[in-house]
Amino acid sequence: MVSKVGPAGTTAVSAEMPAEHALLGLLALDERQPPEGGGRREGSHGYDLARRFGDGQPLGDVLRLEPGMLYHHLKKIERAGWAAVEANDSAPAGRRGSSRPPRRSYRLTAAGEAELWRWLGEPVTHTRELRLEFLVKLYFARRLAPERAARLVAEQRAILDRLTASLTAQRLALDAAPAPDDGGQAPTPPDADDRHFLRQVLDLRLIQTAAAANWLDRVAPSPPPMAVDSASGSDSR
Amino acid sequence: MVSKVGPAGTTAVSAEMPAEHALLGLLALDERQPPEGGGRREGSHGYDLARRFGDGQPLGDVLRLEPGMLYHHLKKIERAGWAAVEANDSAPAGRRGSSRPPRRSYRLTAAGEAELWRWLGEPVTHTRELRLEFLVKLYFARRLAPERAARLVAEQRAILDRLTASLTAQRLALDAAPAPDDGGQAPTPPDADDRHFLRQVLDLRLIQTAAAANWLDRVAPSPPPMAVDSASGSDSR
DNA sequence: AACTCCATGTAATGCGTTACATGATTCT
DNA sequence: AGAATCATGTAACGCATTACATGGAGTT
Repeated sequence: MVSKVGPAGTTAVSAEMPAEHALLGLLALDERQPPEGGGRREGSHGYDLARRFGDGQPLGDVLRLEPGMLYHHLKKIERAGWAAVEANDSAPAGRRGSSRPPRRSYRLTAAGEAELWRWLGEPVTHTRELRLEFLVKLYFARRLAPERAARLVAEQRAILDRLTASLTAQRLALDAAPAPDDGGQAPTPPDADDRHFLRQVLDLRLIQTAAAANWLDRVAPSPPPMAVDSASGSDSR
Repeated sequence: MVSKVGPAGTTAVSAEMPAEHALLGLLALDERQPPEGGGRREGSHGYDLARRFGDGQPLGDVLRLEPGMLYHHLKKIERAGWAAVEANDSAPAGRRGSSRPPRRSYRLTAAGEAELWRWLGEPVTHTRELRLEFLVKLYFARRLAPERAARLVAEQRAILDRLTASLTAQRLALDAAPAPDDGGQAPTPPDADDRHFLRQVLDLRLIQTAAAANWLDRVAPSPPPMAVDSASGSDSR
């Protein structure tokens, strides 16, 4: 089952799958951090990864992931060649005759790292994806490569601008042309009620997009406040 | 999330299913409108309903519905007792030896009407549902009972206010208490980076909620502009 | 004695998407 | 001649949700 074609499965890269990529991100973070005791790296097995999607955790606030789905995604990542089991610790920390299943610790492959960076570099195309997928990208971009985070924000900003322009054009066209002459045939010219509704739809999209752009502008420059406890720090520009 | 029971499939009222309710709404609209030729009511069979979710149509702009899913939903609605097949026209408009399947024209049952009104009266609880589910509710409320639409908007507005209050409280708590004494144990007190991220998450939610509230205030009072062609009409407030 | 933690999953069910089947009539 | 319209669906597939299974170790 390499090429996911099938009569119905056109699973191309269209679906972006934020959960899988969040897992890739966690694996990348784990490889950055030596366990500071000098010994081997802990974590990066399912149960430990699951904790980071828990209740008080920052990622868990944005993306909920139940254990069942998490293990499912890990298997998918493995099948895709993006990660591999590095150590099959049959005896977690000294217990040997255990009935508990062995830990499966994952490590990113080269392909997995490439995929992660590709994903981190791409802004999202729909406004509704900001609240989940973009926030997750931002989370990992900041921690793995802050200079990339700035670019991601800028590109996302550009996409929102393009969206705003398109919505504004539609909005103007609606007001300008109730039935403007119409050389051929409009595919059912909308009546007054319908135009009223379409105006409201466009207005909602416009205002939500503008709000997101506004937020992005405030997100853009400031890195975390320098590890000093002063909470003021609104710096240059 | 009303009653989710059962080991896996319980289908309670938890998922709100906007597509099904949009279909109920269309059936209700069809019953309002006598076919104006004096004869029998047309429409209200699958193929005709599907057209209203098409490309230039106002509903289609908000909620996309492919024929496959549409027929599936109609079956579900029938099983739920919300609609029944009223006429099984084997010969659509005079053609008799047809190989084409007979039209199945649906009509709302009493239970279906009750369900529709219940749904139309309930605002949505999550901001992400505004763009799809709430807009659909608004569409039908305006056309079926404008006085109800005003109440729906008001209640939705109240929910957004409550949400804003909750988010603001969380936001303040974040800034106030990095680790404020902590009598028991905080479940992993967040570090500076995590707090920075959580601030951004809350800020996005706040600004999106505020934008939605703003939009709702503009949506609220004005009915469609009186059937006069003057396009100025920015009235009170 | 009862509960939670660890650590992996599976089973059952439903939802959503896309493609395809049928076959006469009507438009281009 | 070729395409679209009408009018119903089914088939195949993948994603998401929820509950449950296992069984020893430590905690209350």
